[in-house]
Amino acid sequence: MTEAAPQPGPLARREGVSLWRQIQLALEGEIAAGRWGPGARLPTEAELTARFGVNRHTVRRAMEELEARGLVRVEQGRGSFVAEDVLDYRLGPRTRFSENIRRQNREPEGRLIRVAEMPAEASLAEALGIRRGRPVIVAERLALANGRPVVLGTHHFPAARFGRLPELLAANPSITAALAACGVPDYRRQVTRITARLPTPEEAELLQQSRNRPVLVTEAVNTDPQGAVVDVTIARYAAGRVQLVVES
Amino acid sequence: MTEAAPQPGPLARREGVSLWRQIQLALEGEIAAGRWGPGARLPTEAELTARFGVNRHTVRRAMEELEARGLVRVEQGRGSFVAEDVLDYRLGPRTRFSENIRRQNREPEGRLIRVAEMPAEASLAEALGIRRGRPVIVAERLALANGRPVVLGTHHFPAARFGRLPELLAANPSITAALAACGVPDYRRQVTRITARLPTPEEAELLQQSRNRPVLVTEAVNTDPQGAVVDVTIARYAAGRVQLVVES
DNA sequence: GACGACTAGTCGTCTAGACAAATTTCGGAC
DNA sequence: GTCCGAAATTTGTCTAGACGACTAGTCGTC
Repeated sequence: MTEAAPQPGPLARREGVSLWRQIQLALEGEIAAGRWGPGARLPTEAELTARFGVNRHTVRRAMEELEARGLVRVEQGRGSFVAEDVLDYRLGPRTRFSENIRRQNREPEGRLIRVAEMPAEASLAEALGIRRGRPVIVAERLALANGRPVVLGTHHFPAARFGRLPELLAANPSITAALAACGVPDYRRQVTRITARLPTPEEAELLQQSRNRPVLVTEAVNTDPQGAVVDVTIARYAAGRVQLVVES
Repeated sequence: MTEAAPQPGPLARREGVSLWRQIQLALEGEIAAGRWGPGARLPTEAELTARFGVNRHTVRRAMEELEARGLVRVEQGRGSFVAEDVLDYRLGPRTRFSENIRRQNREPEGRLIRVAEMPAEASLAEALGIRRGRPVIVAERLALANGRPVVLGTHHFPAARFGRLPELLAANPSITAALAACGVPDYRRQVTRITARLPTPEEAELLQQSRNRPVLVTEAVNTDPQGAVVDVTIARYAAGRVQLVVES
């Protein structure tokens, strides 16, 4: 790493632009210019500290920003790396994870995180069209593309109709397959609500993503061909790795 | 503010959970519990520092997290405040800002930030169906509901067909009205791409939102009834104030 | 009463230093 | 050669202190 640092020279102090932002912009530009390719390792904090002539905390503030923007990935004990490319994820009435991923020439994979049965609280019961307090099966599932976590979904099924789901999912973590085995060969997505926020620590952990990087949160309702509600799903996408696509 | 701080007592040190996260969780819980109503002012950093018995920087780290999650709003020189409620914004083939806002019983408003004409770069030209380098009208528009900024849109129109747009928009910042005056009485949205990231300083400024809070970014293409591309729009929504709704 | 300067309160940035936690490296034992 | 453990490297958290920037009020002058 004896490569000379690109010029624009020293930072402007007392000019109305904070030092950490100048550092952020400098690195952002160099990444955009391709100085380091996707996945490549960036200089360590110590090196950047020396290069810019500031305190380590100031460099860290800039890195936090870059990480939150999805441009770099920071790993404790390893270093910082330029982020990789993003995946298109189509949202539509017939959204299916595996198809979606395969269409982009990647290998889909599903991991069941946990399954539980619990009473439905008010708003969930209403969405599912059951009485409040009736049992609901809650399944948490992590979906990956080429081994990289993409989305964490929490599915809620009425237990009365889908009591066999836990065992089915344990054997094969495909929602579509499990529903088919329960007599629902097809289902359609009705509404999707989308928002963005920062992940909880557990979400960040499962999605292998920084806590400072947003997740796209979608809430959807699926119904069977007869119009009965099959499940309510809340999914959290690693915003840096996915782009949702809605076709009208 | 002589009100006693709620119990759970002192923070657990050296227990594997960082102090700032414990503080964040404590405040998050109290906000959820309704200790302070929406819009209410939170204790100052100095007060929180005293209450939790930590350094001010540690309290600040917790506040950053809460702000990024959209739970509080921090204003320099004034204090921190509990965030207010969110708006539903429907995305569909006939998405129109004003209708969308009025449906929620709020008052829509549009402000033209700037209009310019510039040559189309490659990917934009392709999306618009024109040659690279041909002139494009770029209009930046801030849309508000009840006086609060909701979305910042950057619209790109082929100048050959919509040369009158700048003057029209200057007189009335409604896109729909301006297009109607140019002979496009109706238009439909084709695809929408959705991602999330942190805002640039300018976006944060215009949306009156913190830099630590994500924006939902949508990219859409609108066509006229004959199928010709009318415009390409990139919109940035204040994620804490809006929820996108997709109906399938 | 209107305006402006001043001041206190509050958040924003930067520096400095220490230690913890996670990862990688490397040498020695076998 | 392989495995284990210590050491080095690198990022994460916390404390401490200083000063800048912005806000809102106070008080004096005109």
